[in-house]
Amino acid sequence: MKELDKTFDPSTFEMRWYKAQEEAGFFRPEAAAPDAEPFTIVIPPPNVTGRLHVGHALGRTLEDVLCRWRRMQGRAVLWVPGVDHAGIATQMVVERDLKERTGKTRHDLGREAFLAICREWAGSRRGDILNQIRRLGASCDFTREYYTLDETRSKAVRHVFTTLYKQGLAYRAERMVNWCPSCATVLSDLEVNHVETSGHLWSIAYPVEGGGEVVVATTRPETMLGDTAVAVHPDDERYTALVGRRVTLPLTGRTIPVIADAFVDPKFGTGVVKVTPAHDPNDFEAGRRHGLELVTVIGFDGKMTKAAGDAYAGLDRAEARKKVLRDLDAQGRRRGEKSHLVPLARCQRCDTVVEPLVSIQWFVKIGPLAEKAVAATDTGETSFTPELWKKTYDEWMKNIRDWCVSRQLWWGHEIPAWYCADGHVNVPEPGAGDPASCGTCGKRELTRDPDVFDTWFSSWLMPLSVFGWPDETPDFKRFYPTSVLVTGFDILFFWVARMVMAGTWFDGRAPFKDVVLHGLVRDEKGQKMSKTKGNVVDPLEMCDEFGADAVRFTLAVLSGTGRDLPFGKGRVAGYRAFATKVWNATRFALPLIAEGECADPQAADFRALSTVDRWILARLSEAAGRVNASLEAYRFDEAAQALYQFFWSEFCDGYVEMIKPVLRGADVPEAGKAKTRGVLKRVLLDSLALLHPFMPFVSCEIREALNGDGLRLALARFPEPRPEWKDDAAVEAVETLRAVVTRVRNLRAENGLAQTEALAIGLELPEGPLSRELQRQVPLLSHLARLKAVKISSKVDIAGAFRDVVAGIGLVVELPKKEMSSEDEEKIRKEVEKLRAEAEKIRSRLADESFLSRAPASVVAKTKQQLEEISERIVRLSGNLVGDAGPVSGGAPLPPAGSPLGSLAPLGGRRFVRIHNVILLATAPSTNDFAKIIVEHALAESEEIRLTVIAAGEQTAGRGRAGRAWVPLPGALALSAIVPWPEGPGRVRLPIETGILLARGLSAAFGIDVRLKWPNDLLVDRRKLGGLLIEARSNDDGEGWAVIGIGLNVRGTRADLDARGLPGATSLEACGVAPTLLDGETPLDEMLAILDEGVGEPCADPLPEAFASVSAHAPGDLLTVTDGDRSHKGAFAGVTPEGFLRLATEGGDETLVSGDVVHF
RNA sequence: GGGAGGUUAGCUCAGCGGUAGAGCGUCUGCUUUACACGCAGCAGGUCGCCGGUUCGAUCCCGGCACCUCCCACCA
Repeated sequence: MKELDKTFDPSTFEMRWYKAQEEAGFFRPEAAAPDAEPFTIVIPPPNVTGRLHVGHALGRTLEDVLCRWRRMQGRAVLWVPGVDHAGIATQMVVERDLKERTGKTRHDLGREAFLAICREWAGSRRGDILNQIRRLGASCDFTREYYTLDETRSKAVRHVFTTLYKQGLAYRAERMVNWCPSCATVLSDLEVNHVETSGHLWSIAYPVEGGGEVVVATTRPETMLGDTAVAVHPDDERYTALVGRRVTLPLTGRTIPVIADAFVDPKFGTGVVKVTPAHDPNDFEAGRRHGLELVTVIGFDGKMTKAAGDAYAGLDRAEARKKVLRDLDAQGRRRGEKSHLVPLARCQRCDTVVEPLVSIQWFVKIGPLAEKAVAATDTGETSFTPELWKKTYDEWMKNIRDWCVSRQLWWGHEIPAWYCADGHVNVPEPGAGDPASCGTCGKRELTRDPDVFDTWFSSWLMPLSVFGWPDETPDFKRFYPTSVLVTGFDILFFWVARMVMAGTWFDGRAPFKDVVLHGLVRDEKGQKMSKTKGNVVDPLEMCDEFGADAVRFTLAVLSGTGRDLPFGKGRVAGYRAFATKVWNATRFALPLIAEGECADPQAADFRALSTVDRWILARLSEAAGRVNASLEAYRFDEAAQALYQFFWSEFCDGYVEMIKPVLRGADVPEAGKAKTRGVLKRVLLDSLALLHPFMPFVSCEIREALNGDGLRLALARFPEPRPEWKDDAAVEAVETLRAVVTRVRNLRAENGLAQTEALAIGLELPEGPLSRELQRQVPLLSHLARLKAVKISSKVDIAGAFRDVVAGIGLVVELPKKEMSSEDEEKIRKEVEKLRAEAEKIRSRLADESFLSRAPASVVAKTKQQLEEISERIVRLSGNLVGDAGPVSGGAPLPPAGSPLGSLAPLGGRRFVRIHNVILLATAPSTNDFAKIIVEHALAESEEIRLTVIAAGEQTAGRGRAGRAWVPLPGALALSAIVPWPEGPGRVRLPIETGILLARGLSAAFGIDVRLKWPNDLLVDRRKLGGLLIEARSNDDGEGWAVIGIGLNVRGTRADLDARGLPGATSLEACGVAPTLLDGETPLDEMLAILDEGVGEPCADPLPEAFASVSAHAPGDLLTVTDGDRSHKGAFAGVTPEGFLRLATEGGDETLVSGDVVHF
């Protein structure tokens, strides 16, 4: 086992590994098993003159990730690299260089000499760009390198052209084309950019023969010299009389006809348009329709021709425009001008304004090819990622126009067409040689077409020609069609669409299965990179500074969902940190692994491993699953992020920290250490394998140090998820443990305690596998969170401890005595408020009948659980605010003697409530509001105890803590007692006496048998008539008050209730009592009197019996009680005076609970 | 003129009908013997605006605003 350098320096090993892999032949498909399924990518050929830019770097990185990943899966990967001869681009560069060096033009040299220079130039550059691709780590098979201008590719180009000619799809025609005067060649529509530019719309008066004038509007006055007509719309009544007459063309004196044609928009300008068939595509068409003459006034050099007249000939287009305007002015022909936005056509390469000119060119009739190409994507033979590009592709294909394929250049594939002196066209049959004589007239003197093909006319054949097509080579048979094409959407039309056409047309099969379009690389701020802005980032410099691995990883992470990616130094530096992290993690592991035997978990019994070991293996397996699935979907960003997250957060921050005490512990048995060492090594090995497609160099370097097999990593098995490593229990335990550690650390930080200060904590959770597991992990937990004691039980009593809920379990932390600062208190208060609001939201959702009935049961259950968790947190957090006296989970003590409550009707230490006052309210939307209103009222009025009767629009008293009404019935009733509650807000309980008395009072008042389902409900015939509640509040002075209340359903027949989906409820009306409320004649006074009597009367019976007389529970009843967090099951064993239900649980223990009885 | 995409934390971006996420940055503690390219922790969001559908909308539908980009021969 080697050692790793303390400093991580990628430059020391990156190219070494690349060379080793290439020389080992790993990049050839032959490295895989002979029968392996092929995986093929053809590199989009970079320009031979170019230097690798970030766009290339992105594409090559993504391709390489796919190739390396598939290679590790055992596929026969063939990634074919190549270079494009780049017609215009190269020719221009060479010409510029020639001019600089010798002052000569290509015409001075002559064709052959110039081409020789081009060939030499391209030859000397070709290696550069390929080496730059190597620098990036691209695992291409360089033994199969192609060049778009080599013999094999030339053969394909010739074959395709001659075939198209034979099929009648290649034709030569005189058309209006895009001409770039600067490049001196025709351009295809795609090579022209339309840029909205502010220009002018000039009005010019043309005199009409026989008197009068007609005013035309134009944006290009200089072309008027070539006008051969003036046109109006046939239905334009203003000009009907003009049609057929002639006008005089100013500056030339020629007369031209006025024609009527529907292409004229009567609403634009004056409704009259000058027609210049030689210089405007629209006019060209109109000219054809009307048999107009072509007068070419602008030449191929962008200067005015003789036909423009002696005064203008030789002038540049722009100069001519100025002069024409001046001259028109002089003749008094100008009729005004206004500013106007014109979409100016500019040459994509040199930005020169493109001139529409008529010339003879070669075209390909592309419609039939497009149809087949669309069909291939419609059937899914080829699919796009992201899918939305299909739309753009379809749209373009639908409106496609014939492709002008000839270029007036020297550098490129020569067009295989020959002409005789009579102009007969000779294109050989596919496969035939050059013609010796004219096929039409037999003349022996033939001239070859001087033009060459558009560069894309060779590029579009790439997936075919790289394998030697049209020959049926073994490579072609094995590797065509290719698997995937990765490229930027900027060449979707130029290249991708055309390749699909070529493939489907000439072979019948689309050239690739998937097309992955990535976004444009921009600078860190999201701006387009440009030389003028000076924000161009050179990927090679980045590789030198941070390592190719970091560059690749950055690009992969940023590649996102096809949007632009903001790339820059800062980000690369950030991901280099990840490479460093991997490096350092291994530096940590190496000596520990070397210490002894490593038991590889692949062979070992998984169940025999420690929980922490099983956890990290389960996580590793999941990470492998995510990486594979993401790559399968071409989501490079997801895959890279999954790796980053797993390795850094889980492995380094989690696992490594957790095994330190194991591997370094003096008292840990060697067998245990060997297992953990094995797991540590396994996770590292697999992580490096997962990482290899993204970071092929550092992964090899580390693997070499760790396992001595750095080179073989490129062909190692790519990790897959392992079902046998799935372990939800271990995951839950470790996640819980980590959450507890975090919370403890956070409490330390919040309370200003040193991180080294040891604390005692308790974990509250029911007895079960999780609690037993946590018990086992106490040493680890203590180590990580620096604890001196950990108690685990269903209830932990640590006086004055801080309480919270973490990961669903109760956390009790003993914090050193110190006054809680008002800040801390405020923070908790804020948190509690937030939770309360949240809880309130959830409660109202749960109270919503339509939610309960329409939402899926799982969502309802989840919502309930959420509420319980939040409620528990509220209780625990707010408990921290009241210090030692806080009624956190111990229930509320009875009001102390001496309080106003305590002074009433004492009997045997029990306290009773006296009715004092009556308030009528209209409605209260929730218990909270209800309590608030009452408390505020009470505080304002006096400090006397009150029993408040509220006739609400809705029944408002439900569960003690739950708040909202449980039955939204109109005409419900609530009765409440307000008592001082010195302990302040918190969890308080309804003393059992109150419940008993209220139940008795009700029974007496209405003559019905009201029973208690303690502690929350009042029942009649086992149906819910109402509920009991208690809420504690405090005013600003800190005085506490509690509301003890009872809510009753008053109105509603049994049928009503059933119709509302409340078969478990009843009302006074349904019980035959039918009091009227809220309309003046209420029996409230009467009822209150009876209640008053009942409440005021001493309770003579011992409590249990008193309770039994009104209770709905019998001893031994099996109850399920929810206390806001968990359910408790047990046999009913009575009620304590404080109001707790005593439940006998399975284990024979007795639990005291307070909560809602949900089943009995 | 037609079409597409975007608008979510300070920045760059994921996400997506059921309690808002990451990385970076900011802030607060830490020379804890793998790592200061680090460790630990906190803070930070009416998910552009207005309607609609839905039990429930950041997410689906419609409209609006602003920003990109592509396509296009109206002088």
